[in-house]
Amino acid sequence: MNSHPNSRGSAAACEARARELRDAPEWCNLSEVDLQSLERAQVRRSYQPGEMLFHEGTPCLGAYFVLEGLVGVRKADPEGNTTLIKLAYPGDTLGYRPFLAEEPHRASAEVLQACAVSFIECAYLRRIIHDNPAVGLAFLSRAAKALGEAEERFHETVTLSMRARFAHLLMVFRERFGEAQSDGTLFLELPVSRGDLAAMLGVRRESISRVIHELQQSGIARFSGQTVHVLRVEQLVEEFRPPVARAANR
Amino acid sequence: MNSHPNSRGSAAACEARARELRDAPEWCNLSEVDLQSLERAQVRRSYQPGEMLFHEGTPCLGAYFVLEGLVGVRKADPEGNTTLIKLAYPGDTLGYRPFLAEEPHRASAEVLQACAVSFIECAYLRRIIHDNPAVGLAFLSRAAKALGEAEERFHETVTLSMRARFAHLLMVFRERFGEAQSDGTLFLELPVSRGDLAAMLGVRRESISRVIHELQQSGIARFSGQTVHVLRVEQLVEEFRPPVARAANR
DNA sequence: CGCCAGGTTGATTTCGCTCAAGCAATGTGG
DNA sequence: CCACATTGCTTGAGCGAAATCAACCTGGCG
Repeated sequence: MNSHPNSRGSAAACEARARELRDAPEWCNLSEVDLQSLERAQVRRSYQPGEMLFHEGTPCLGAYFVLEGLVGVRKADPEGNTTLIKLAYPGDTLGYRPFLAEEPHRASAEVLQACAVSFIECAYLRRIIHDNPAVGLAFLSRAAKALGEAEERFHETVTLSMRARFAHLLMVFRERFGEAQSDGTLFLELPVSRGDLAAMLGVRRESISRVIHELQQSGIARFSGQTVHVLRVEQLVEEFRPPVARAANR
Repeated sequence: MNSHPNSRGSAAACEARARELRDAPEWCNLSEVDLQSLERAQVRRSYQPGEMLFHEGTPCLGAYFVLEGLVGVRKADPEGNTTLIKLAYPGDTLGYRPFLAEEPHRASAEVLQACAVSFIECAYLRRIIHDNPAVGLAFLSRAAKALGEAEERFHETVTLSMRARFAHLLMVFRERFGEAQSDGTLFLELPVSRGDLAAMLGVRRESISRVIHELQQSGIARFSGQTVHVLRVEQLVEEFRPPVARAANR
């Protein structure tokens, strides 16, 4: 991808190539005729960074299928503290949770990178799921996986240090945005700002700055804007091992 | 509930009355004949406190329907830190998540109070869900709600102080184990040990001890063993408001 | 009786937060 | 084209909530 033909400034953008409904694990189970009906029923739109798909506390109007771009799902509390619950990439469906739970939205969705999004309204969703059990099962499987991850996340949050969680987050980004070099080092193009990195870990922006500073000091990685060069991958992985074990082998 | 006929020493035990599969939101959708088939297929067993239903990391063999008692779902990390992900009460189905996600168990289930449990094996589960879309939808709805709660929990954990979260937990227990008095105070019978309270909030046992001490000092509640007498309910509710707002009106 | 698990209490440390200042990049109006 | 806000980030000093370490209490039980 180093010399990707249409690489742009942001590797995130380069990763984010368009998908169709039929590519998503939830919708691919539909018959051709149902798919075509769905494609007629969808409402497709473009969004600019900063625009909102929906707001916390509002009733759920339908689901949003991300074709292209990047969306962040946030929760905010009265004092303006905000946490980033998840990132939605092309191929992800958003807003299905409140629809299925028959609850209002418990979080807001904000476009982080220019998006193309298909909206599918509740009534239509309901019909599809009713008529096609396979679609329901696909959502079930996705919800079950997401639930497992959410529980894992809680466990990590209370168990691991900020530094360990940050290292872990970088390794999660590796899967999508990483570019291994032949010398064993790793290039990463972060898809979000420092502030949002902080919101993902549930810490302050300043704390992220400091941990980045440390990682540079210790020569593990170099940060420049949104791009990261990880020099010692295995040492970064070491970071999210027990604080005590880490102390032992220093 | 004040003068419940067969109330025992523990309010938890008093709450925990037996349920049948047909009472659960997931299974109540089955036809009578399917229900009877399911009732034949289930394997019913009693468990004593300390026994395990399943272990983290092991493959999922089926689902466990809690008829009576109390089960705790835990995650542990290599250093012995443990968090309590959730409590399962009579009427709850456990182990459905890994089954649906087709993953191994991501947590262990330990019996906290003597239980009666129905086990339903994977193959049978698969058949039921395949044949009865309504059952799948019921699980879908439950998973969607649980996911919302898990995300809420993460947000609270990083946003609120330990003290606020403890106050919140007490109010959650109120719904199930609370007994309002005519003088406006509230009796609570905690279903778990201090250690497990700590594990639910992701803090140390000592921290729970201290916060309990504080709540007693300030005359908000009195603790004695597993029973709590909340003297100033509204003040306890106040606790889980913004630290700054709280400081303002002191 | 002595042991042990679970809980409390105290002293100390530490990690991450708060508050505050400074800086670089970007934009905006005169 | 320059003064100057604005936004996002970094850095520093000090603080505070919860962790850690360690001692001790309490009640149940063999």
